[in-house]
Amino acid sequence: MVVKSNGLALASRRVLSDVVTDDLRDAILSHDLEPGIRIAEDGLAIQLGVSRGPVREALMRLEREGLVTIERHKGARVASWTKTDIEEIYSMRSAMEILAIEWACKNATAADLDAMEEILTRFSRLSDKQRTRKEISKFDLEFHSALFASAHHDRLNKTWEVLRSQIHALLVYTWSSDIKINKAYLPAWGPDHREIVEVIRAKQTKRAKTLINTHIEGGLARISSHFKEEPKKISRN
Amino acid sequence: MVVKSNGLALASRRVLSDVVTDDLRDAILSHDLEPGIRIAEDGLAIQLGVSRGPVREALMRLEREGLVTIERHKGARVASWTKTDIEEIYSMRSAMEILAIEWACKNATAADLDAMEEILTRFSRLSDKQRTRKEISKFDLEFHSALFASAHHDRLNKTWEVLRSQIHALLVYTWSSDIKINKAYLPAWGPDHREIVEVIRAKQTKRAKTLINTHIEGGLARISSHFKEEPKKISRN
DNA sequence: GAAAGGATTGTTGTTAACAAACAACAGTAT
DNA sequence: ATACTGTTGTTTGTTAACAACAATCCTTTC
Repeated sequence: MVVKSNGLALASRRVLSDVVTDDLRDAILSHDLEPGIRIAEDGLAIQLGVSRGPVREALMRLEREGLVTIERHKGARVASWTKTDIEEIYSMRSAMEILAIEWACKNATAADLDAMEEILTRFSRLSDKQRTRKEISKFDLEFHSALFASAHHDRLNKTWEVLRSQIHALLVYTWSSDIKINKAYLPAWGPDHREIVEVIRAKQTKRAKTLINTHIEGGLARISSHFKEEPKKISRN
Repeated sequence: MVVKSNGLALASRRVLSDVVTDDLRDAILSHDLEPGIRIAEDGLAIQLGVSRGPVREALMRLEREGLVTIERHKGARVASWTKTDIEEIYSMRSAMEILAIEWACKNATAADLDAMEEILTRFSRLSDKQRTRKEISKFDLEFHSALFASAHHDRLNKTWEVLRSQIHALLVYTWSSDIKINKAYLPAWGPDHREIVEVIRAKQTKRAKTLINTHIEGGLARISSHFKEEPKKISRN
């Protein structure tokens, strides 16, 4: 039987649990499901029109990504974030990015560097109106994913994927309480990242490490400003 | 119905998938299942007397731990190791341990330090005969787990658990080709680790980082000596 | 009125059967 | 002999029903 091609969705042999995972991840990252909310397997399964098997699998994967928490016999919840989580995530990120840029200096190919630059040029073509905080975050995550890819370090990349999801969730979390955009940050975004690419191209490992370190520190500072206090208590129904 | 207690296996509210995961992990780490060998869900399920559900879940978990690889529609295999894997694992380990000791200097409690020392004293009570490479590896992994625990950094600990399994597998892998034990390593084991504890107790973060770094470098050097060449090709039946 | 105990309900853990994908092989045509 | 095609067998992906557990509510007892 031929695969029914609705649009161009299932190009690469996707399987139900993949679809559920992606749908659920999107729902969490888009804040359709709020932190702390309960997710019952059966409910989600019915809602998506599949059985509990793929849903169960999706929940396990998202638990690994840190977007949901699972307790035995008690089920899953959307993860909620505290100041401690931010410190953990960003300390991990810092260590990972330093390792990544170190390996990138050794292993990055011309194509890898091109991919990073391509992201920067795409960003540079955005109008001021388009440079919303949300859009910038998207470019930022994309750039750093390209950086990790250029390291050619499988385990590091897997760890990054987990961190990426969590950082993404954090950014979404802070958008809601953020209206004015950091005026100093936006114009610096392009040049800052271009410098990172150049340093990798020149294989200046030592300088690259300090550069990326201050870069991440800045990101942490920007996010922390939204977490002065413990976040609001989450419903536990 | 009362839980049937065969031996003392399922003491704390364990669930079938947990049992299968642990059994399978043991089988892989003890080399009962060789790297590269195929694992069919149904076969393992029948062998263990459970259904495919828990087996499937166990395989997913062990894939996350890096002990198993899964391909869609093609099933699972026991992971096999190359020189590249070693470089990846040890570079990750180095970054993680540095972060761990940094946090340990900030967060370690007296109980944490006691736990580490307790491991060292237990080691010191071993007779020379008992100090086999296998036994030392066990103590080594245990000590470093205690170190990570003392950091009180959940995400870091989860990452360490993954690394720990892989390092364990590597050590087992190298035992088979190792007969003579590194004479210089054994006597230094106790003092080296005790120094780490002292440095954490004194909260000398900077010194701790360099100390743990050279410590891990040593471990890498010891393992690498067994991986001069690509390992033997693995059967793919 | 409060605590202890037991049924009830909703949810997860597990099972077995069914469907789809892949791999190997046999048979046919060129 | 080689390439193609259809078939068969094995394994994974999915489903739906059943069993076990946890939480809640209600009853009973002091």
